[in-house]
Amino acid sequence: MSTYHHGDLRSALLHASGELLEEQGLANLSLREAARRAGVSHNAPYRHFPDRETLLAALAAEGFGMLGKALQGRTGREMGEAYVRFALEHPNRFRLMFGGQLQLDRHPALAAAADRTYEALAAAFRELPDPGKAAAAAWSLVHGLAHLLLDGHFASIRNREAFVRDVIGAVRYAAAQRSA
Amino acid sequence: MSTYHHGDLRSALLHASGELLEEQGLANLSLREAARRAGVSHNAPYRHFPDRETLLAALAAEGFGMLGKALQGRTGREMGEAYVRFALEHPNRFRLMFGGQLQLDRHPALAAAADRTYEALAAAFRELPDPGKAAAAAWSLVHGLAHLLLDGHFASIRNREAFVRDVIGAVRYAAAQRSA
DNA sequence: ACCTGAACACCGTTCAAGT
DNA sequence: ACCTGAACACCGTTCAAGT
Repeated sequence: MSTYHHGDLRSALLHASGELLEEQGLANLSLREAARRAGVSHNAPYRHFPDRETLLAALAAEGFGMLGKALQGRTGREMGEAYVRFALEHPNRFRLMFGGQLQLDRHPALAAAADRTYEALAAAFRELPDPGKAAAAAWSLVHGLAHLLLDGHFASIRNREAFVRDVIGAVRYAAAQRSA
Repeated sequence: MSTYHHGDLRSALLHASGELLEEQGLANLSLREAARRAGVSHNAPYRHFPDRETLLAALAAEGFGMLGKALQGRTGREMGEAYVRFALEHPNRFRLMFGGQLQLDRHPALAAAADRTYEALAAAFRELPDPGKAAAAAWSLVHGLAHLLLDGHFASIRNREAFVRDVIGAVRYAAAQRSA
């Protein structure tokens, strides 16, 4: 009844666990359920992933690709809004990517995917004074805003879109003043 | 050998699970292990907490109290630095508080504790134009910076303290320009 | 190579019972 | 009220075995 039995079990597992992640959240993503959805026995996944964490890292790397696409072609304020929008549209994926479950130094491919995303963001700040600091600040701003909105702080805000625009718009970047 | 048997099991459990959290991380914090450390059977905790999530919410609320103390008496740049420092000193506590495990609307006491922390932060922005937006931006900035540092992005930074100071110092707050 | 069933050591949670 | 042991339905992971 299926085509998953000669070579594409790996992608079948990624597909099934991606669905589980986005629908049910990380806590309800088990290797055994993913295997069930792919129609194989509960330890067939170990042929393709050494452990659960490595499968999660692959899902997170996918997520950085998705985020990169969402940022593509945008700059400045629009890019920031797209970043926050991605987090709100894929909350469980975003939390997997940035929830501290995965140590970047144990998953080099994941670290590389994250770096590529940051490069796209940093490229938009080349012309400012102290571009490294400004880019880091801009990333921190949209990243923190996304997290706080996801967590339900700012619950009293009526118009989320306008709020995100205004918060991003309230910030200017300057060279750091090295005071004392 | 212990004094935990008449009334203070609740605090004994909080103490044990707080240690487990900070030492081993959320994934290794089980009710059963906390019970073991408190010297009671594996389901004694259910006399004091209806489920694991409620215990986690209590630990997170404790965390907001700790964070509030860390911010106390500071303003502006110093307060931002203290926020980031708290996250770096208590990574697992910080991730529990802001990792999306806990739904604020299901834990009113936790939501209240979080609000108190935000109020302290917002109070520092009363004199700026558009103080609500500036405070939200400032919280987002230090919150995002803390998360990204914890996750190991910015791994190439040599001097973390100076980096945090400079990133926070690179930002100015202005009233939002409603463009278009 | 790829997949299987049985097994192990854990969980959170529930239940019937003891004091 | 507070605590207990037994039980249930899950996990991730390992192992010996089949094709």
